[in-house]
Formats: sequence, structure tokens, C-alpha cells
Amino acid sequence: MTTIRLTNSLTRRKEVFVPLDPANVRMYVCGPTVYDRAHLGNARPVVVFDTLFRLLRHVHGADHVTYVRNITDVDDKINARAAETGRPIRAITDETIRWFHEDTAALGALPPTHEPRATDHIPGMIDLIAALLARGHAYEAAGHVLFRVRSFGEYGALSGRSPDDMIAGARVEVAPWKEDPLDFVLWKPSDPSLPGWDSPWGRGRPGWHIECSAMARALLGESFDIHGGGLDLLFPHHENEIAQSRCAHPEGRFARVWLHNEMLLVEGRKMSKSLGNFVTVRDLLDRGVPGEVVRLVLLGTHYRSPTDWTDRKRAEAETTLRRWRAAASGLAPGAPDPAVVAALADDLNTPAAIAALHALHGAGNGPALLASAALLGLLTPELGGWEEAAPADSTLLATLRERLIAARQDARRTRDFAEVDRLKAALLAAGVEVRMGRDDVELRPGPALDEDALRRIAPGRRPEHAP
RNA sequence: GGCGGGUUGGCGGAGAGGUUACGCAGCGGAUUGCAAAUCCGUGUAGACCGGUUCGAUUCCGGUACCCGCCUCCA
Repeated sequence: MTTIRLTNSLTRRKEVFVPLDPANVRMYVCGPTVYDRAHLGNARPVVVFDTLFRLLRHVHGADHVTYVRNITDVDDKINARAAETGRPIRAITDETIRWFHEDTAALGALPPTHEPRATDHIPGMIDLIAALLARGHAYEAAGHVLFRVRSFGEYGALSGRSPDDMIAGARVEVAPWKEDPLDFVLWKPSDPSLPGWDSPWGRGRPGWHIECSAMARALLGESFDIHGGGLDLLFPHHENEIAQSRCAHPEGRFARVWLHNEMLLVEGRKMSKSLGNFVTVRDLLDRGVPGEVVRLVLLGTHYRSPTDWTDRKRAEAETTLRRWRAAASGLAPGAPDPAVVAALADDLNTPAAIAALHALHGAGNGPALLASAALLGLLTPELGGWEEAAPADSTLLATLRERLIAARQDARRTRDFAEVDRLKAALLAAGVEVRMGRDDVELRPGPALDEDALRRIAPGRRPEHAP
């Protein structure tokens, strides 16, 4: 069997991955808070952990992997969005979840085994909080329930900080009812305008971290194999998850391997609305960038390194996929190439896997290329179609194509190619790709197609010859 | 202030203490009315200063610069 190695954030080393139960490999990944469209930064963990999911299924069997990715549908950002727009919370979260599913499907991500919604797990959270109170790891204050950080000796093990370090220059929220500035909220009261659930501590809502502890426990048990997410979640979110889960159920280990993907920049800068480089997955899809292209760009950098979304990478990935799809067109998948599997098994080294795909393409091994690419969620039938020739319904393009063919036939006879060249140059300028075969001409719209420029291509007239 | 990551050829981006990464672009060739696409071939590297070593881009130490987290964030 293939040996998988993964870099565990907890130990900061690459370790051989040995599942607790090979018949049921269990992975939990932090999913979206559903108040807005998924942006490119959200897309990275979706694609990275989907690729790991595919590898685990390949190695352990598709029926022996359980992948949980939660949906956070109770959160103060959602409440704020509801207050701004006047829309019901449920309408916002349902709509955002639908968008998220559309976008992740476009990126070729398989649906996780379970996608629990936080609001369906409130009783589990209350149970956890009650257990923490009973064991002295939490306390009630001013209507809140807070986790007592100093009660957990291993606090800081994941992020490599000690509680004493954190006090120094840290910007921790100081609330008068906290025993210690590091303590964080497990449960907070809701006024009548906010969503709330009845609890032993009054009507309220959960703090940020408890939902993941509750959902992971409900679906994966008190010990499971892998917990993943973006690097920005490492502290405090994941540190707090560990503290809650381990203290509430000391007999469990919670997650054994922690994986964190690095962050994403856009054109070299941190993505932000004020810089005007905030890119959602939907923006790209609407601009005609295929989800498969986004996926290849994201997998082109190892998950533990920062990456940069650039238009140049987009264009390169598009070229690569066109070539691969053309080469593998009409072929049935064969067996995955061992080099691709080995690259993925080595801490999910997707750039090395992609290099191996290039080698398969170079060797003309289409069936292996298809099967191996599928391990990275690429070249699948579901993601295809975008690379096909120009749509037949483009009457404008069809007309121009007829004109070009006619002009070319004339030119062949007269040996005067000026009109052909004029048409071709105009088409290229309008963003159309022009391919001339021996007798045929193919026009396919490029990504930067300019419809107006196309319409401006004037009827042919005899070129003025210099005297 | 604390914790962590990075610096590779024109660009992107890996692995390995000694032998070609790979891709894109460029260049040369085949092909083409010219191109595109395709195919063949090909040059360029590892921030800086020390150390270990027969040998370091790869290990160790230092310097510079960049980035992330510590506050909602994938």
C-alpha cells in the first residue's frame, strides 16, 4: 500500500500517516461562514483538501474515508448582514450555501461525506459546554460562559506559544468579567433581536470555536485522523478547539494530524476590497475562466507555501489544460501513474504531481494522463467542455468564418493575401483565435473576446495599392 | 513585543549533499501563403557573509529583505 506522509502542524514534521482505523479514515476541515460569496482564498483549502480526500480514497478505498466540512451558519457577521439588508438570516444562509455548492462544484471538488450546519448541532455544543463547566474548565460570568485557558496545561502546543508569551504585546479582548484576558467565549447571551437558543445559561448563542468541537465529535468521534484548514485558523481557532475538546473529553485525542494551507495573494497583494483586487470564484467563472483552470493554478503551488493568483498563471494553466485535453480526447482512463501517486503521497506535493502529468503527456500516454489527473480532480468529464471549439450559435463568428474562407480561396487563386491578412488581424485584435487548416478555418473566441470589435470588422473592400 | 514561514534561472515552481526537475516565455528547426496549433532541439539559477565537508543551491550559524499570525478572516 502507498505510504502517505503529511506535515503535521502539531509536531512541525513530516510524518508517516497511519490512520486510527484504516477502514474509516476520518478528516475534518473548517468550512465557510455563510454570509457572502466564496473568494479565491476560500477556494484554496477547498481544492487542497479535496485533493487529499481523493488521495485518501485512492489509497484506502472510496468507502473507507469520511470527510466532514462544516457550514457555519450562526455567526455575528451573518447577524450583521441580516441587520444591514433586512433579510431573514435563513434566507441569507440558504442562498450563500447554494452559491458555495455551485462554486465548489465548478472547481471540481467532490461533496464531502457530511456537511453539518452549526445550527443543527446546538445541543451537542451545549453538552460540551456543560461538560467543561462540570470539570472546572469553564465558568459563568455576566451571562456568558468562558473557557478557563489556564486550566489546560497544553494550551499553546499547536501554535507554539505559551500563555505567558501571549499576554505581552497581545491585543486580547479585555472584558471585565473575564478571570484571565486569554479566556474565550463558549456561550454568549442573545438579546431578542438576535438568534438564540435556550440553554442552562439562558437564551443565547455559541461562541466561535465550540461548533467545530461539537460537530467533529458528533460525526467523527473523540479521536480522529486529520483536521485541516487555512493557516490563519491555527491560532486561536484550532488552539481553542483542541483545548475545548480535550478538556471536555480527556479520554479522546481529538485530531492527531493538523494540516494548514498557506495563504493566497492576488497579483502580489493581499486580497482586499479596498485594493480592488477582491476576487470571488463567481467573478472568475463569470469572466469565462473555467473552474478547472482555477483548480490547476491553485494546485500549481504546494499547499504549505503562499501562492499568488495572477492572470499570467491563469493563461498558462489554460494552455496546459487545452493541450492535455486535446491529447486525451476520446480516450478512456487507464491506470494512475505511480509517479503521480507517489508525489501526492509525499505531503500532497501537487507541483511534483503536475510535473509527472507533463511527463505522461510528453510520452503520449493519454490513458494514464487521464487517470492520474483525476487524482488531482483534473481532466474529469464534469470539468470539461470549455475547451471545445466556438459555440455553433455564434452567427457573427460563423459569418466571419465564411468570409475568411472565401477570401482565402480568392487569395489562393490571385496570390494576393492582403484581404485575408486584414480579416485575420482584425479577428485577432477582437480576441478571436484563428486557426487555418489546409481547407478549413476555425474561429474560437478567446477569453478576452471583444464583441463590439467583432461587429466593427467592416465588409471587405479592395485594398488600396500604392502606385 | 511574541510566534512562524520565505528568499531558486526572464516568469512560475519542485526535489535532492555530488548526476536533466518540470512548465511558460525566449531562441533554432520541421510544418504553414504568413501565422496559429503541433512536433524536435536548446541557453539561463538558488539573497548576502561565514562554518561543516573531498564536495552545499541543498546541513549549521549570522546578516539583509519579504510575508503571515497574535483582532473577524481560508
